[in-house]
Amino acid sequence: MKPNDVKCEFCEIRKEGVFHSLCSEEIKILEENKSCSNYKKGQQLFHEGVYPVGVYCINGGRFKLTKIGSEGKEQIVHIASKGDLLGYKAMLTGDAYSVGAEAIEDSSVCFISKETFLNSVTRNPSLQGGLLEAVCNELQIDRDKLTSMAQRSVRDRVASTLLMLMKTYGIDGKESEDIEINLSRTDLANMVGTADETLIRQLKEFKNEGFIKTIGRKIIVINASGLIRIAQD
Amino acid sequence: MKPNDVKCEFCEIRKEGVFHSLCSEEIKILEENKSCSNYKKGQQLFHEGVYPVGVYCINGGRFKLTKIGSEGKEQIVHIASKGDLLGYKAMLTGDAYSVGAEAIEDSSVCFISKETFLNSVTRNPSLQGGLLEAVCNELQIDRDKLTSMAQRSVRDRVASTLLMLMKTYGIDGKESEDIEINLSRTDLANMVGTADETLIRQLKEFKNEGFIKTIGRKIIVINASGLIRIAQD
DNA sequence: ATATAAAACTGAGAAATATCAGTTTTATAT
DNA sequence: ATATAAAACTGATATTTCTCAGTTTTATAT
Repeated sequence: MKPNDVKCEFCEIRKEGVFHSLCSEEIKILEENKSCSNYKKGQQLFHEGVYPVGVYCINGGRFKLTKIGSEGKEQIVHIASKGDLLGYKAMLTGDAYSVGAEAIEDSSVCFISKETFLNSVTRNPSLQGGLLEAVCNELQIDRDKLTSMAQRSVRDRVASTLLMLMKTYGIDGKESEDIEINLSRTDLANMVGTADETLIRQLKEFKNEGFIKTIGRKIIVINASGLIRIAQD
Repeated sequence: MKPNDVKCEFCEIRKEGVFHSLCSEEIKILEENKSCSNYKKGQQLFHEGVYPVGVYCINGGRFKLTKIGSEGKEQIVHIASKGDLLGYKAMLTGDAYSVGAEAIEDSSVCFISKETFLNSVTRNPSLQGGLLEAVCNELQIDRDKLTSMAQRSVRDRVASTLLMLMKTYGIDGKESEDIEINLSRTDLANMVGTADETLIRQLKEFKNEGFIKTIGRKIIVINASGLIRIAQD
């Protein structure tokens, strides 16, 4: 993936995200202070526990947001993709990152320094409002996840996770059912909150039931409504 | 609990919460538009799925925030107490409440209408900023909970939950170790994410280990450091 | 193209947790 | 103060999920 040379002004991704409301002056300031870089699959964008120095706008690719739980086991709390802004929450609270971010495919991001970003937020209540709304939405989603984690079986959670990933992996281009989910079994297990072996057995079951097929590690959902039926009782 | 007649201007609780930054003019507007009421233990403040008409500031007492999961089972995602502002997230996103709120003891709250509140937020970026920071913090906490729910045993989660409740129940007055947690076993189980019977057995174990004692349904933590050791690996 | 390492997968058994069917205790209303 | 309902608790058993010890397949580097 080549570095993104698109100016913020013309950035299509920006127009759908949290910076959409900024006026051209403000965009110019971002543009002059941003810097783009590429991250190879497996590269860490930032580490849990470290203090933020800026925010990251995903231009292309995907990142997993992880927490290290007990026994050092990784929990994936979110998959971030094109258009998402990362690392701003820790900056706003003044805390260290409560999650780490690692590229799960070759990716490209714009970096905006702490100073530039915080000034921009201070000057633009509409930006602050957009962030507030975004975080409120995230919280709703996370409380759903918490409830599901607390109450539902591995089978149900695998179904939900696959459906959620379908959305994430369907964002650019085709939105059809046969979207390939390209994640390691360990990553999937760390999203679902189960052991690798248990996850694998559940995938096999879904394969036998005709909901998914696999090509190598890639998973293709061929019957989303079947999974939906499982995920929503 | 008698209705709270304290004016917002002199409200001690306000000074520590999200409205602390408002100027006296703005406080006056709140004061003129708020209304206080009492809620008996068991009364619902608002219901999941309903559209918000305003926000609630807890003056005294405690509320459980619940989600209805699969099979109608209740999941408690948070215990809100004195000084907490409830119901604003759904209002900011324009969604229906994603949680319900029910008094778990006799409580007193101030109601601020949607219009008053949203106008106040629009006029006061500092208030918006305070809300943003608060939600960011909540999100961090919820991701911790998610990780714990996904990875830790019931034993560990019961320990964390008791420690968390110690803080919640220690807020006013004494901050010592012998804080009484007065929650039904079902509520506790619905926080931990386990069956009532499993929770009860775990409490018994902690009792045998000398970490807690019980008087009726009330739980008194007598050795917090023991619980801390369990909760943090 | 092949060696080597890593990831995916399988099976068997162990451990944790849920469920069910009670009994005892506590709270509530009269 | 007592009846009644609700909550707390107990024991036995079923079910789910994890762990361990492998084998097979796939990806990676030479």
